[in-house]
Amino acid sequence: MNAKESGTRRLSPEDREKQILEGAIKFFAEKGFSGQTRELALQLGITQPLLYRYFPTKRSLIERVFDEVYINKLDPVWSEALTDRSQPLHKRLCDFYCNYSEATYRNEWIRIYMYSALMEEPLNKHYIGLVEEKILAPICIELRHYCGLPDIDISPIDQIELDHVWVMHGGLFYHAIRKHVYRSRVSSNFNEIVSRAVSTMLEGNKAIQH
Amino acid sequence: MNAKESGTRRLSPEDREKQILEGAIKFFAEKGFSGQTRELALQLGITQPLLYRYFPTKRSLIERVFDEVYINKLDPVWSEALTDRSQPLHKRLCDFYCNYSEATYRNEWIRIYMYSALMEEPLNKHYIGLVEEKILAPICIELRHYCGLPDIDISPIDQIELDHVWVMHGGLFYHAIRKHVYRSRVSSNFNEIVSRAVSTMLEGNKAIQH
DNA sequence: GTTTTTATTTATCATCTGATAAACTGTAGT
DNA sequence: ACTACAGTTTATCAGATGATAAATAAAAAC
Repeated sequence: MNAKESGTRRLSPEDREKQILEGAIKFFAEKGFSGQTRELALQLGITQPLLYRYFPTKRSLIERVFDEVYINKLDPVWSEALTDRSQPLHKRLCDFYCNYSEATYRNEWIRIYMYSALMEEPLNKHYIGLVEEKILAPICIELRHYCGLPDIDISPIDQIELDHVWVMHGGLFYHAIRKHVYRSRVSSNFNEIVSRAVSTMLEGNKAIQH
Repeated sequence: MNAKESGTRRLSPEDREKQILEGAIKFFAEKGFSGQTRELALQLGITQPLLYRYFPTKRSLIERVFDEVYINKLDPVWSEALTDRSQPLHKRLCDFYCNYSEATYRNEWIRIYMYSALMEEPLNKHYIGLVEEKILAPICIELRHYCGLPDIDISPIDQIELDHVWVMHGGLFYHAIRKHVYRSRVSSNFNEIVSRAVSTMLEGNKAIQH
């Protein structure tokens, strides 16, 4: 297929680069990073060597895909809102997971994330560190406060506590894995799932008081 | 490397096939199914064409890997035990997840599972169907009973209910993903994680009564 | 309208990769 | 010890795959 037939004309370098990058995100999300440049080019309606005018190597294109998909997806405002005790914790958590899922529980994001994790891309470890620091540790602290447990400066957050909140966090993330990786039928009303999970977690923790 | 140097001798066909299969499980779990036959052979200390004496194609080897890893991992005894109301539900769930995680939350299992899911292997959809039918639906029923909610024959299990128990199930599974896919540091005491997650889930659900 | 520039394509290379065929070598049977 | 069988290796093929160079054609500059 050439440009004339497919309707794609000569584009400005900026537009073409953007088009390739967006196509590459979709393509690699589907096929993984062992997907072939010729197939990607075909999907874009361009020829394979044209990719190399905009990206010197396949690897460099992949790096740009990582940048594009993962940059600035964690809004610092959300983690601030998590610790705003003027709001009930249930509402804070629900709001957070609605915002967070909106930004990250997307087909391309989830799939590229799993592929990159399996490939041991540094991207993954970096992101996990951020999640623990900016999201899960704050949730641990708020949860202690909610349950009337000792404050953070009396005993620090330990691994078991972190892993405990990881179960809820991971459980919600897993909903996105089921949808975008397994492609199972899942209930479309994610807010309801979040609300139930958060309520259960909060009331459960209050009830059992580890 | 030849057989004499590496210490591998002539093996009986059964032993060689077994060795290749086990090596392939480890290899593909690490590299994914786009890993190359030459590299697999090198890792096994044999030459690449020898693989083709035991498996006609790479694909056929992959299919055998699936069979080997996923066959009979869901013991029907576990799901029976889940519904044995002579035991408290907390104990039943904890016992189940200890058995289940022992069998499936293993490095090769988890990684091959994620790779195959991303590749849309039928294996995955089949397995998910089994999990919902044999594990999650029974848990939904037991949970209703535990919370004093209407029985299954008054109103059937709906998608929201299923997705709610998927959050706990997925959260525990996600622990294994963190360990074997992300390769994060996780607390080694998985039983404690399970016990807390189950307690929280049960007490939380009893408290909120959807 | 002609020239210049540059986005895009065609043609091609070198290497990789799944797969096959023939040669080799260890073992068992006689 | 010789022979036959079978497990293993060496050599090799055909197609795939990342990447490059030269040719083409559309737009811009004059």
